[in-house]
Parts: sequence; structure tokens; C-alpha cells
Amino acid sequence: MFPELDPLLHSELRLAVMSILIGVESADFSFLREQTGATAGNLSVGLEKLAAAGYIKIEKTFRGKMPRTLCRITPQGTQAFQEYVDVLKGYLKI
Amino acid sequence: MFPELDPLLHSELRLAVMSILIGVESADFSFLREQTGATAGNLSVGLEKLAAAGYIKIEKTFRGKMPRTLCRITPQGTQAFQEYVDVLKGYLKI
DNA sequence: TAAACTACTTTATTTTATAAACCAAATTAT
DNA sequence: ATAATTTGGTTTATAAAATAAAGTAGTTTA
Repeated sequence: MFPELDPLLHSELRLAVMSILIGVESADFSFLREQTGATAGNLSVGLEKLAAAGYIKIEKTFRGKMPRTLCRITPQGTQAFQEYVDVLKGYLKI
Repeated sequence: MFPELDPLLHSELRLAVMSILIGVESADFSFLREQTGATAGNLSVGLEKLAAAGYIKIEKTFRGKMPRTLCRITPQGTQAFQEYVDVLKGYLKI
């Protein structure tokens, strides 16, 4: 009746991050920070968790001399997100 | 861009409870326990939180000699649930 | 060259969720 | 009759998570 909601995605911040990443080729740390309104610390931890699960891929590069953390969703991430949405629809009856 | 998801509803158990209650006139503790699969302790705490927020009303009665805890959603609860769904739709783009 | 800013990570604190233990009465079995 | 089990929960303790604070490393601006 109420299958489990992937706990990794059932978090306001991580869900927002995935929601952004699913719509773009890639996004950097600052952009995700602006869009989500999260603090840098929370975002850092959140991204690390998503990466550890294989839902996103983090690529560290430089833009000129400044460090830059690029994130992109993986196929597993896309699938997990889609599944989460489907399960949630059952909860919400939508 | 990402408005807050009511933290009281953004919990797997409490969301499941609300999802049940929104569709029925009332439901008792045992029924909610069966449907959600939650332990009695977690359900007890969860219901108390929803009641404290005014999202549900808890009525303690007896069925014969056995105690019975009846729960029903309140108008505020219905509204909060609806709002939660709407906000979530923004996250999920559905 | 000192202050302030960018781009983070790490650690600590608070909150929340989960699980375990407990309680009281009712029912069932011996 | 009484002991064991079940029902219907609450309370308390533990584990996990989210949030916030502090720290690091380097860059840009005044």
C-alpha cells in the first residue's frame, strides 16, 4: 500500500538538487546553491551523499583560477528520481 | 523556486497517515498501523505531532471494553495536505 | 598588504526518525 | 482460578539525519 520512499531522495534539499539536475546537462555548486537557497555546508554534504549513491557525478575543475564543482545526474539517478515520483504519486493520489 | 515543504508532512509515516485520513471519515489506531506498517510507538508519536499541529483530531473512545483511538483529518489538515501536494508538484515538475 | 570574497569541506549541534521497553487491561488457555 | 497471551497503546532510549557553525585554501579588490 505504501512502498518505501527512497530515503536519499526524500529530503527537501536533495530532492531540489535532483529536480534541477534532471533538467540540465550539468550545474555547478554555486548555481545549485543559488537555486536551492541551501548553505554551502549542507549542499556539500548533500551532493556527497547523492554521489556516493551513484545518483550524480561530481567533477572538479577550474574556471580560470577558481575551483569549480560540476554536477550531473547519472542514469541511475534519473531512474531513482522517476521511481521516487511514481511512489509518491501513490501517496498523494495524483 | 523551491518553496518550503511543510516539514510535518514531509515524513514518510505522517504523509501516509494523512493520505489515508484524507480519504475516509475516520480511522483507528490499529487500522492505521496495518495500512502503514509502522510500529505502534512510531505511529503514536506521529499521530501526536499531527494532532499538535491541528492537522488531525484524536478521539479516545471504547469499543466494548477495549480502548480505541479514532483519528480524523481536520479542515486545516486537508488544506495543509493540499498545499504540500502543490508545492511538491513544483519540485517534481508534475 | 590587508580586508573581503569565492568556493568549498569538516565538524559540531540540534532535530527527527526508528526501535526498544514498558504499562494496563482484556482475552484465552490450563 | 490463574497463568500466558493478545490488544492497544505510551514512554523512553538509540540511531540517523538535517542544520548550523567553524575552518581551509586560495583569489580578488581596495
